[in-house]
Formats: sequence, structure tokens, C-alpha cells
Amino acid sequence: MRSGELAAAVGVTIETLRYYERRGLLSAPARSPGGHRDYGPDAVTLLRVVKAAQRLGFTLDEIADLLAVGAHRGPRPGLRDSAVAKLADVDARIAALQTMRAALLDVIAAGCADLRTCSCTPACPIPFEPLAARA
Amino acid sequence: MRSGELAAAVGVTIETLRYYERRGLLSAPARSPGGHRDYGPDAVTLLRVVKAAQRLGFTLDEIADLLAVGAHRGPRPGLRDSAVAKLADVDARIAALQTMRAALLDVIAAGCADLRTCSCTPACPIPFEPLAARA
DNA sequence: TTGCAATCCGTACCCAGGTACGGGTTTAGC
DNA sequence: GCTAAACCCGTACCTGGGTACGGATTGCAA
Repeated sequence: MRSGELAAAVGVTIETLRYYERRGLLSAPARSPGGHRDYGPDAVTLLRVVKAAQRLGFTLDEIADLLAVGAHRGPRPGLRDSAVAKLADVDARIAALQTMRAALLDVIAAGCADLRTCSCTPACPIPFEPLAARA
Repeated sequence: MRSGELAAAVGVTIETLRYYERRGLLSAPARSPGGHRDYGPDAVTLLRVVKAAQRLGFTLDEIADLLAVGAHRGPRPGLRDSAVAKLADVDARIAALQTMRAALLDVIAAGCADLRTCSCTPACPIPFEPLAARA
């Protein structure tokens, strides 16, 4: 399988394949006599796993580690533990966004018209609420 | 007020002040005879507004626009509209994270032990669920 | 006046996850 | 055998929000 085929099969570009190879996510494939990459069929599955892991929120470095753990069969940090840790991380990010969301709703409800001059209500969230929040 | 004082007052570094000045968030202040920046007291408030807007999820470019709108008093895009748009954006990001969260819970519940070789259950989320999701 | 902290400036670097460029080679179809 | 598409490589660039560096002033106090 050539790089263009593989790329099309998993919905990435050839540049991305080369990038993943540099990052250690994809091991260097066999080469044609002329130097073109020649991937085995497992590459498709592996790339889909990588993409699935990205959808779980893992970074490329984390994914590389998880794949290496599978390969080396050492004392494994483990997918489960990583998933649990990542879940906590995702929950924290959701909480941060919900704080943001609540603040936006306050601003909309208060009818602030302008960032610089707003003092729309005695309880104007900009910039008074943040001041209160810091105390 | 000198840059170090201002920076300490709002909890940023001097480098950040210079950065904001370059980005157009902070207008160039007066200078001492020797060239050191000399800020007026309004700078504290302005910076706090900038930080408040950041907590609402606005980017520095967006904040610069919102501040410029207040200054120029043209046909205003308006803080309200921006806040409504940003709310939709935040909601979308929350939804994406909740999708991620659900997938993580699936992985944890299914007991997948290893990214590369996992086929822990017939319904293993890696990589089968993403394949199903693409269909 | 001397000494040290604060500040000046431009520029480069950091994170992640790629994308773009450009010139040279290889492969495939006809 | 020829042409056109695909692929090769190294390197630079992108977004966002800063941070770091390093050498040259300036400002303030003893």
C-alpha cells in the first residue's frame, strides 16, 4: 500500500503520515526499490486506532506511549489508568467551560453593551464580578 | 505608574504588557524622559476588563475588536452579539468534550487494557466504535 | 557617585498538531 | 519511451497566548 492510498483510506494527508512517523506513532514502513513507502494492511488499523485515541482526548505523545506500552509489554501504565486520568482532565475542562458559559449568560442577561464603558447595572459582570471573584 | 507596578497590580508580567501593546489591546502609554512607560490609573481597569473578557472565552483579537468598537462608536457589532456567538461556541466545545467523556466511559467500562491489541469485548470501542460512527 | 534594581528593545522560543513549499525522483499508464 | 501523477526530503510556517534571552540603558537611593 502506498502512502497516498493509506492516507486516503484513513482520511489524513501524506504529510500527516510523515509527521506521525517522525513522532513515533507510525513505524517506518518498507520501501519500494525507488524509495517510496510501502505500508502493510495493518497500518490502516493502527491509524484508525490513533484517530480513535485522539477522539478520546489523548495527545500524540500519550498515544505514542500507549502504543509503545502495548509493544514492549513491560510494567504497563495501562490504557485503563490513562483513560481514568484523561476522564478527570476532560471533566475539568468541561467545568471550566461551564464557568465561562455561566459568565456569558450573566453578561447577556445584564445587557452589557460595551466592554470598555459598561456599567449597565449595579451588578455588571464586567469588570466587577471578576474583581469580586478574586477576593 | 510604571510597568512593573501595573503588572503587579493586575497579576501579569511586564512582558505581557508589552505583548498586549503590540497586539493593540493596550494603547502606547506616556514615557518618562528616559523612555520608561508611564501608565495612567485607567490602565488597571482596562487590563482587568481584558482579563474578564478572557474569562468569558474571547480571544485577544476579539477583545481588541470589542475595545476598538467602544472607542470608535461606529456601527457596532456589539458586546451582546459577540457574547451570544461566544456562548454558542462554548456550548459546542462543551458538547465535544461530553462526546469525549462518553467515549472514555465506554472504554473504561469495557475494560480495554491496551490500545494496540484491544478487542476486549465484541463491542470494544477501540477502534470499532469510531468505525461505526463514520458510517 | 556609585551601585543595583528596574526597564528598555528586538528577536527567538514554547506548546500541539499539523500544513505548506519547492525542487528533485519514481512510478504507472498508454 | 514518454508524460503526468504521485511521492520523496528537509525546512519553514501557522494559530494563541504568552515567555525567555541578553545586552543596553534608566531610575532611585545611600
